[in-house]
Amino acid sequence: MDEYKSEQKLSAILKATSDPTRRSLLTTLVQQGPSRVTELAGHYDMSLNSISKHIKVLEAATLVTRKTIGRVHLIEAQLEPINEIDNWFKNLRSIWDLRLDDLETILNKEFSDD
Amino acid sequence: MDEYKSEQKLSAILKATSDPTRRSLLTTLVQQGPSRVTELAGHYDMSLNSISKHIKVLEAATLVTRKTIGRVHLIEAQLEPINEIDNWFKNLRSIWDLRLDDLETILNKEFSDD
DNA sequence: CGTATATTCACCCATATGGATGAATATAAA
DNA sequence: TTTATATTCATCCATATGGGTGAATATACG
Repeated sequence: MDEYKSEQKLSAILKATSDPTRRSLLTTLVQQGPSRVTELAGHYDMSLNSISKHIKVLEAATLVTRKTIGRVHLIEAQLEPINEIDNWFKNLRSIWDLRLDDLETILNKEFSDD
Repeated sequence: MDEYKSEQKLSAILKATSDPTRRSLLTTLVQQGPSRVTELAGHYDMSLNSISKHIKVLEAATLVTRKTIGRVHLIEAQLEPINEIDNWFKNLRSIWDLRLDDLETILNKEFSDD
């Protein structure tokens, strides 16, 4: 996947998970396993349609998949994409550590006796 | 911190990092260390004001702090809050593993010989 | 003091977002 | 075939968001 697409995907994942209702949906799905849209909506004081939209956002971010069996849509959580967040963070931290190492090197040179 | 506040903070962190410009700002700050607003804005084809606003979003999410020295504002990255994302994900994964364990237990009982 | 610099504040604008409702579609069931 | 159920589609609405511009504020400098 090219850099731009990958950045876009990360944005989608982060944005999708930034909504409390959607995080809650993911948790419920992980707890219960694949669930129907109506069943999921039952947990919330919110219209079925709104939940349906939230599910579509999660789906667009590849955080859930859908298996349609007749008129029932089974929604299933996918955790792998969240690793992309993890990778981004790990990268950020490694850059951080790198800079601190550089600073240390500089300080050591500055104050060394040779 | 109570559960509701903590949820809100996580939402803020995820939303703040969901924007590519803000992720880029964080990366730059981690690479360069504390930087001035104008200096940061110089990296982007975007008005100083817009960058200033992005910084305020990061600040509200506690992802950067600000040290004002005279008319200069030094912005510094803070990586610790990102751990909250990590914790959320770890929790989600543990719930996932728990369910799979339960499933396995059920299957073992179902097909055991006793 | 007057001027230049660094940054935010106050608006404006177009678009996105999260919610709602009612209609449409597709499938199951009687 | 008629009816009920599961879900999405099409709209609508209020608010948030990301961008811009010009004015205001605060500080540094000549």
